[in-house]
Amino acid sequence: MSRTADRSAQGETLSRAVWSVLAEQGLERLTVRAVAAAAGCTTGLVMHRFPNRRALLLHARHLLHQVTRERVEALESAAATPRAALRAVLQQSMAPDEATRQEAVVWTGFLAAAVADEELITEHRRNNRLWRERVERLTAAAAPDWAPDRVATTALALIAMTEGMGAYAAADPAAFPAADQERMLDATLTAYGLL
Amino acid sequence: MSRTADRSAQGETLSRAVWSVLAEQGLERLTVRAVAAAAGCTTGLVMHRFPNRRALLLHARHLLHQVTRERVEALESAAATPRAALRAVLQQSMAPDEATRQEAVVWTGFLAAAVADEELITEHRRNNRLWRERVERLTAAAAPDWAPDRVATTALALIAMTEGMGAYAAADPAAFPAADQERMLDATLTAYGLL
DNA sequence: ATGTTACCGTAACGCCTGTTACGAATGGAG
DNA sequence: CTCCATTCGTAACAGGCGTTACGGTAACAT
Repeated sequence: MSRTADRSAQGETLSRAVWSVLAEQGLERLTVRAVAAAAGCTTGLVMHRFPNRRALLLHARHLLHQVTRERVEALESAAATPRAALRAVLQQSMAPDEATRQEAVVWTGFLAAAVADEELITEHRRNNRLWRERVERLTAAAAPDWAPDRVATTALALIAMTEGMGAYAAADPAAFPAADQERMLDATLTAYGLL
Repeated sequence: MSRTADRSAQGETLSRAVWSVLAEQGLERLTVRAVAAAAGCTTGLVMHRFPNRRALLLHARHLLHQVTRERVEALESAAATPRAALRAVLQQSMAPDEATRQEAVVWTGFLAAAVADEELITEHRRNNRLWRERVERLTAAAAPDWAPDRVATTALALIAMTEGMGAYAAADPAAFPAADQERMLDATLTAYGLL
């Protein structure tokens, strides 16, 4: 195993430790020492991999984007029809299970941290723009005869709904079980004539 | 002016300072000193009004709930029809202007802080439950012939959508202007047959 | 006018933070 | 085996944090 592969793997381990701390202890306890403890190393290793705390957070944020994008692309290419692709992609962007729920928690953590961080907010906006364009593309494929305006408005409604559903379920999974989320998604897709 | 009124007014001033810092500097810089500076006083006053930092945050969170509820009730009672009430209430829960956008930022800040705070998450869930019941009641009034299940599912879709729209607009107001938000809300209400 | 009480600013405390410097260990090269 | 470069743990630093103790000041009662 090469050294560069080692470095990259350690970077991923540390980024996942960032997610873990962010999901379990929140933004206020997201310290370099807490990340090191979650990764099973010391602060020395962390500060040798990343020049400072912000760089660590930015890398974790970037990797989260990459991981979710790869999962979405796999779901999209595995779907039988355009409408099935739209539904599958939207469903995983809510919080249908514990893993996606934790992702939603981490997501809101990064969002809250981005308020005062120019680079984090830039990354967030870029990510959101790509996500919006993806759902617009999927919506257009699912309803080929719609006008662009209708596609854009509907796609915005869909991503807003799944985003909000993820936030609700992240904070109170018992009150918003997966079955309710799925029923709500199907009801909305039906109302829009996309199911 | 009585002393108790003074104390209460100072508590409100400090809570609004908490919101201000949370909206402008983010959760990481939400310190007692920053709140005191935003309120135009010293840390001594803050610590004489509240036993500790958490109590200050809890009071600010509680007051935010109260303020938004009063605004919603005013909108609800001022509406001409049940459907107009539903629409007005949903619209203000997105981010149609700068004031509501800042509220959305503060909201996500409190949500992120609640991850590791039992009392904050309890308050958040209680608030969400009341909000959900309110929109269910408004939806039932707007569609009197619907079955309870259909009302519940639709209301969930509506609150999820406005919540998500608020989050998107809070982080990137330029990409999600008020006109787009309003058009999307109307499109969704139309799709559900509620407009 | 004087004593008393409540109020709040000042300054300090200990703790925890991000960051840095240094030394030990490890592992390949000659 | 020896040397050297790289890697990473240890320990310390300054700064900022929440919290506390103390002193001054203003308002009210007598």
